[in-house]
Amino acid sequence: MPHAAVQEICPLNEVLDRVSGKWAIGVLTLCGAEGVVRFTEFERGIPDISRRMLTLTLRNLERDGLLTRTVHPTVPPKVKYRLTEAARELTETLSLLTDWAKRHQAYVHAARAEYDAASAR
Amino acid sequence: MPHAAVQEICPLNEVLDRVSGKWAIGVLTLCGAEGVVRFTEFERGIPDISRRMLTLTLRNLERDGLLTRTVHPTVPPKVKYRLTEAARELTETLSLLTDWAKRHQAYVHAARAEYDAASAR
DNA sequence: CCGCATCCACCGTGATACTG
DNA sequence: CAGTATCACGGTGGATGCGG
Repeated sequence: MPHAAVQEICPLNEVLDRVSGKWAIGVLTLCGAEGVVRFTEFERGIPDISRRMLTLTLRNLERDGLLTRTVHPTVPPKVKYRLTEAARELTETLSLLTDWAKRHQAYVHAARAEYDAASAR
Repeated sequence: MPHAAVQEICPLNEVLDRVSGKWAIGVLTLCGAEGVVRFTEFERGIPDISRRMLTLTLRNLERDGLLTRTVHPTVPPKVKYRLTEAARELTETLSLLTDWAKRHQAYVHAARAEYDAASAR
């Protein structure tokens, strides 16, 4: 007999699955800031991301309709990515989460430190 | 040379790490709806969660200062959990994410179906 | 009633090398 | 330039059983 409120969270968990993972946020953020972004620009803009992880992240976001991918069949090839309208709304909402994170960052760190200290005793 | 906007996302990723995982959202949501919640009430309210996963989730949230845990040394023992103020603000923000998820749920599913269909060809 | 310990399967992640 | 292919690893999540 699950609680009613818990039924509501299913769509939320779907979003979080999409956006969690180490790199998705970085890609969305960079693309939101720059507009149109090329593959190599992602590589330069996001520290420590590997080619493989960048590709996988881009594919997943494209699959979910958050990113469009356009190939220019030139030599050398160019591939451009941009956010969809849905993704832009998403990043705006995520920025509110960022606000929360900044306001409570110190609090969370302190709580964690205290908890760990208490466990050690 | 990382992009400036990408530097901003660090706190956001911290939040997401905390809230991602299969169960954290369910715990926060249920606790937000009920106020004070006992261990067994979580077990009944959240479908398919195991004792172990519930325990781990509660510990992590407590560690981060999002949940308080109070033990009543009675027989049988009672343990009550409630959200901290920080957690309440967090769940409010998350509800905005839920709004986004509901509004775009159909869109995302359609995009995904089409992408998969296109890949199969 | 509440929680911890152990063991195990899986998948996301990364390193490396190759291609149109 | 923009990927793909393959291999290997570690951490997270799940099943089960014991304990205060």
